[in-house]
Amino acid sequence: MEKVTIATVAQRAGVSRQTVSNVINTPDVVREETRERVREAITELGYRVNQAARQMRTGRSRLIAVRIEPARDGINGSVLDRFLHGLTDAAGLAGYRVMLYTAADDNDEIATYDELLSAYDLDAFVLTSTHHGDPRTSWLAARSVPFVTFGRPWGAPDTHSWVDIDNAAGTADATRHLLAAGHQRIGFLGWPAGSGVGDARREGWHRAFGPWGVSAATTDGVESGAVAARSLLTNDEPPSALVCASDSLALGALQAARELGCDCAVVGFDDTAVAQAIGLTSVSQPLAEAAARCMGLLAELLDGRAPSVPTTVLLPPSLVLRQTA
Amino acid sequence: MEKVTIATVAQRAGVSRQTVSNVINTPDVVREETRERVREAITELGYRVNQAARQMRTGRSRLIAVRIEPARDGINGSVLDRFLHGLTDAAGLAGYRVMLYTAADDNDEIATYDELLSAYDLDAFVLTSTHHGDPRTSWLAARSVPFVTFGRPWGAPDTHSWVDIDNAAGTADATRHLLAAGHQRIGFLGWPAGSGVGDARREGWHRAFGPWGVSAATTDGVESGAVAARSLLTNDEPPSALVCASDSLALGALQAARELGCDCAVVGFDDTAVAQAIGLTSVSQPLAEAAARCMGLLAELLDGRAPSVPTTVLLPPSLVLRQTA
DNA sequence: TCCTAGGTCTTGAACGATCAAATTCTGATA
DNA sequence: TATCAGAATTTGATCGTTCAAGACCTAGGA
Repeated sequence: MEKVTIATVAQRAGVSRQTVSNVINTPDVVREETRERVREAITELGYRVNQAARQMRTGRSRLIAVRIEPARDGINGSVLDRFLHGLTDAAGLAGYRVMLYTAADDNDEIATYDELLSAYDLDAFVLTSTHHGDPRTSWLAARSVPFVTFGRPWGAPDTHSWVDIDNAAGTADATRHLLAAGHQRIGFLGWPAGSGVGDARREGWHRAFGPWGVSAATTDGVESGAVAARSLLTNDEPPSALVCASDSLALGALQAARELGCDCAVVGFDDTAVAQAIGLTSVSQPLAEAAARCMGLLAELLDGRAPSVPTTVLLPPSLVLRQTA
Repeated sequence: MEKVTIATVAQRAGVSRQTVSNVINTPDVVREETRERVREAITELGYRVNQAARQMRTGRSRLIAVRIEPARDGINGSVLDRFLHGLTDAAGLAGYRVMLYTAADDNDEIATYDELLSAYDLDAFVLTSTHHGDPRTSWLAARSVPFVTFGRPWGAPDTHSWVDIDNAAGTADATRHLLAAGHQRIGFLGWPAGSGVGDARREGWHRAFGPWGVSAATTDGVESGAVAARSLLTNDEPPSALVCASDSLALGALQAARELGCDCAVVGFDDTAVAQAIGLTSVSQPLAEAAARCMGLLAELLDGRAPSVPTTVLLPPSLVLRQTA
């Protein structure tokens, strides 16, 4: 199999290189008859644009990068996994490819941006795990590198486009579901104040249930969840249901309830494998859609047809009902 | 910030383009003094090789591709996730980058190979989820595209290099641990015969325990695991311990044992998040090492210093002890 | 008939690196 | 001192594409 270049196609179709290029990139400037002839030649020869050559001329690689993190806490690991799958799919449909990288911390990540941009001419980045005082967004913005974050810019103005899950709506839904099921005292088991995601999840419960509920805050994890739940459940007026900020905490709560022999409904968050395995009712994030929206926003930015004001997308999660609530 | 090319560096160091190129690619042909001068210029200017330009000349992209699958069964999803992280790390250290793609089935994946090879000049592929009669390996081999599989070529001769986990050794270890703990009747809960991985896991148990044990085969999943375990545990001579082919099955077995009120030790496989969460003893795959070895084999292939005979690597898993055994 | 405008197509140069061949430098030998 | 081999360095061409500019054709108006 010989190498098929744009020149091969041009010869076959009896036109010049540039005409073939025009058929591919700006078809409307080529006469219909010629266009068809070139298209036939392309399929007959199985021609495909050589990205490296195109990139050298245009400076664009049709490559976007995203960081892959180790499954930190174990339970919540697969969330990113599902997002990645969705992003790869969406990127493929839009004619882009996804490149992975790892980084130890924010500064390491910024160094990687620098390297990826100058060595590979990356077109854009998708950032995950945004947090307060995130240095990554300002670095990218200062160099006007296109990017989108999955996760809103906590504590900063909306100077870039982002996609996020409406965490508060998720816990509010869960709480309303429990209220409708007749629960009178619904508690919340969450993380210490300060993390944007955690605060939002608490806020949703608070909004739906009002200022009366009991709540506890602890670091994430099954063990600490069990400890915190135990103290809530041995109160004078123990809750009959618990909304939790994660499936890990929820699992801990379930263990505490079983130990104490009390019947307490439990709802988790993230709809992880653990929830599916043990029948835990949980709030599920629409990760595939989030990924698709991220890609959509990036495509807008890269095509230069993005509105001057950043777009923000907030997706509602859904409650997956199982045995525990 | 001006664009820094090899010509910029050459000018700064007072040498020609080619000498700079030699410092980068074949340093030993450059006189030490010159080499140092060029290296200084490179760091001062922050020069980085433009991959697209290099690729156009050499035909090599320093990019390897791997397929990302949706977390199929939920529980086992994170296995690939951890492998991917390890691969990205290892690739980065070796000067390569990882590109992702998705595919609906083997033929779709082969079409993607074709596209990635001609459009992006991919250097190599890492295949996961190998199976009997896998058409992907022969397609790649026929075009002499470098690749390594994570998973041995089930039922086919070793015509390419591969890395795999010694599944049999894992279940054998688990079984020996149970024997040492005093268990006399150790059962096995696995999948129907025919899948290479499943058969190997059964074989390891069989090897360590001999031909006397009871076993059951069922499709993967918590529910089916519970059903199968229930029938084993209500036997005339119920096992006092169960070695399982997956954490899903193990979780099912635990549920069955709890229901029946019998005390049965359980060992799972894959050390997934679920195992960590519920304290399930499980066989853990050394995924980061597997990924690193895959990358090592690929690097050999790509540098042309691979032995003429394919290399095969079989890594022993390790038993993670928790409460259930 | 001539000129012009617009549509269509072609030509030469350029992107930034490496290859292959030519050239210059160096030091040892006769 | 002249010669020469080998090391060190430079020069010109090239990879496959797109940009910018020019050439050609056709139709319509003066």
